[in-house]
Amino acid sequence: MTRKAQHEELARSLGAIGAVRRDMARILPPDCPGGSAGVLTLLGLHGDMRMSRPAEPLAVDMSVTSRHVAHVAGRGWIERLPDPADKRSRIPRLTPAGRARLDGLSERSTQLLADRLSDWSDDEVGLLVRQLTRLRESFGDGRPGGPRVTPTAPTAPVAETSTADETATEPTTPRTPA
Amino acid sequence: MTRKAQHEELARSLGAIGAVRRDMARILPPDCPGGSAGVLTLLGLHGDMRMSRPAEPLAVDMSVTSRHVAHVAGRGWIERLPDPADKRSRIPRLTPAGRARLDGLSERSTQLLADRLSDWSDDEVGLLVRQLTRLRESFGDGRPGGPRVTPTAPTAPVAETSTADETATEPTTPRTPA
DNA sequence: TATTGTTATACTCTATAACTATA
DNA sequence: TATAGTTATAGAGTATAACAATA
Repeated sequence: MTRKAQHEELARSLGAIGAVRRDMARILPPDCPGGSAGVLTLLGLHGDMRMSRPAEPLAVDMSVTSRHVAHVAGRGWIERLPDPADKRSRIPRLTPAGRARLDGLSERSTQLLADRLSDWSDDEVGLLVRQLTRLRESFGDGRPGGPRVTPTAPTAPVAETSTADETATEPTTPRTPA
Repeated sequence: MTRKAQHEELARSLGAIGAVRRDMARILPPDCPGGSAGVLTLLGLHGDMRMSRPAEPLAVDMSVTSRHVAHVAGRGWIERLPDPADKRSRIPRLTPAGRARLDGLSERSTQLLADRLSDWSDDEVGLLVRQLTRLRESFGDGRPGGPRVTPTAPTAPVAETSTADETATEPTTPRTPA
């Protein structure tokens, strides 16, 4: 019961975070919307990677990544190198212009956060980052076509057997994506 | 320096949370998308309120709320009562059907969270909720046209107009629904 | 036959602006 | 004149499906 109420509260909190994300998105330059910025960020972080890779941490379909990559490529911020190991693949790489763009974006978002979180301590920010990271990991396999309900969950079907008021009577009404 | 790196990390973490939000949105029934669910949730939480109210915590323009409210009203999940104090206002109120719908939605999201966060303790979930709530509050006045209450930072030169002409890299956009 | 990437299509969300009916 | 709400329009994000080239 308390557990369920907590989850309801969490769901609402997550919804409210949308406002934060929109606020972050608002400071982006018109020619570099969120999706493009995401691609640049990932390439800047992890270096060259094939198209399907950035789709992973973002948990989006590859077709989405493809569009974003095409957009930034059109701006000259990345180039798509051929993959010597697989001719079907193209490997996006940040260009100097792309790096400069990324630095600019980073500067913007950093300033916004510095302003909004001016009364947060370093430890508090660090804690939040860890929490968010863990949350993201807990949803790890949430990709579109990904396996739904823990097929062979390595993490204990054991449960606690104590206050299990899960009311687990039904297995999540299927969405029937047709 | 470390502070800035932390903010960069936080920005990325927030971006990654998008995956969680999408996962949550995916379990919604086709006739009740995220916006509609948000309206129902707020009305269920705070009771009757005028149109401009739900737009506040969501930090969206009233026109957005208006659309969502119209949608749920069309489904019979709310009714719009006249405001005796102000004839311009209409006050949305949850109907029994809307309450039932809301309960169903809550059940879904709760189950999803119970599944994904099965290895989180109550305290950990509670901490996350508090962190998210505080984060949301720190961005409090982030509404579209809202004034930046920032007493700090005359920084922000912004601008930086792009030199990229809008080459028609993005083809067809014949979306004319009227 | 399976996979990588691309493209077309459709749907949701959001902001801006114009419009009405009140205040 | 200013405000509450509505509606039309435009721009961004994403998923699905069909398709091309390669494995």
